[in-house]
Amino acid sequence: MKQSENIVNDFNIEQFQHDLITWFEREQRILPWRQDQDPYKVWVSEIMLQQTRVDTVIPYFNRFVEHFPTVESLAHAEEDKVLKAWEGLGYYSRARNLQAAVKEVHEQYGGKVPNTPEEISKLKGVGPYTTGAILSIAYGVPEPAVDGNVMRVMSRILSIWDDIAKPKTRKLFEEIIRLIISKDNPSYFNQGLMELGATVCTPTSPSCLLCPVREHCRAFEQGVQAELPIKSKKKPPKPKQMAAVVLTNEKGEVLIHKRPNKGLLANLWEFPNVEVDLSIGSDKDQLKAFLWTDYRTNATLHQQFATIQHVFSHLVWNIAVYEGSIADDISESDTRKLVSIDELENYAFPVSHQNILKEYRLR
DNA sequence: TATTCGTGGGA
DNA sequence: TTCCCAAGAAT
Repeated sequence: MKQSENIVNDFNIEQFQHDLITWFEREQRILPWRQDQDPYKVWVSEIMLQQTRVDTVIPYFNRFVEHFPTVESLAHAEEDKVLKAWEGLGYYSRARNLQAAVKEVHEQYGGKVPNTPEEISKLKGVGPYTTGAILSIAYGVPEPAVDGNVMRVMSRILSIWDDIAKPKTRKLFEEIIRLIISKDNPSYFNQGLMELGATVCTPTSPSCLLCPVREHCRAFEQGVQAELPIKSKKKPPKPKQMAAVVLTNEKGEVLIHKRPNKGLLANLWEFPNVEVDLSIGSDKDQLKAFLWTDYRTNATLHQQFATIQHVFSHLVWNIAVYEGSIADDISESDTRKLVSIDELENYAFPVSHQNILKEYRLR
């Protein structure tokens, strides 16, 4: 017998489905993406919600669907506009992958979001979770949508002690959900599990006394709900020393640079900056050398006016920020522009460089 | 499989 | 303050 079948053996599936779904019908939060089942809007919401809290997503979602209400409108939008709408939300590849996938849907599927696992999961940025979420919520197809909530909730309910940080564990939960998902209402079943994880079966101090499926919960029965799920820790981010400059010409325009189209903060704009090694020399000298090699400009660097720390998931930037001026001309290009201070708001910056601009205005 | 991809909020 | 995280996917 498979592990998943063994785990679900003796579990009252039908009663659990009923208790979960009726609770969700009764208690679900009113959220912008729950106003209808438009597959495009379900899709957008699911991409935004990846690794991101509901309260953070709400204003972004509302603005995004206002700017880009349909598959066609997003397919035809300029990427810079899409990134600007995503500015501050993080994981910016989500935005570019979403637009690439929407173009695919526009061109290959006549603008209609496909409704099979095979077709949906081929779209850029759409993995196993999002495939199941779109299929179940928008089309009522009984596919598992296993996210962090589902793994936490089900590890408690079924007393599963596998490490949910391991990729293999997600597959176990997918097998389990396939065995217990409601065929009548897969949308509310999947959403109910996630809603339960977000509002009741929380990571710390779950509200078991308010739980609609408490009588199904093996962890509660054994009093071990606080010990589940098992989740191994991630390694701490590594620090990087950076130097950046707000560089102005005689007209008061500021030099900005577009990041490469791959990797960290891809295709976002930034102030000229470079990683420095303080054991070699001063950050100011290394910044000046960088401006010469990369921009062929002989800049004059003035005083450092800020130090900015920015924490990512896997690294920490410590940025020394200088004020500078250029006397000679710099040729502009697609990735290099001289912009007046007021025009900067039209470009998408990572939060770290938004903070550089804030400090510059306050200096 | 483990690492790379952001950000802001909460314990 | 420090840590962990929150509706994951790509590589």
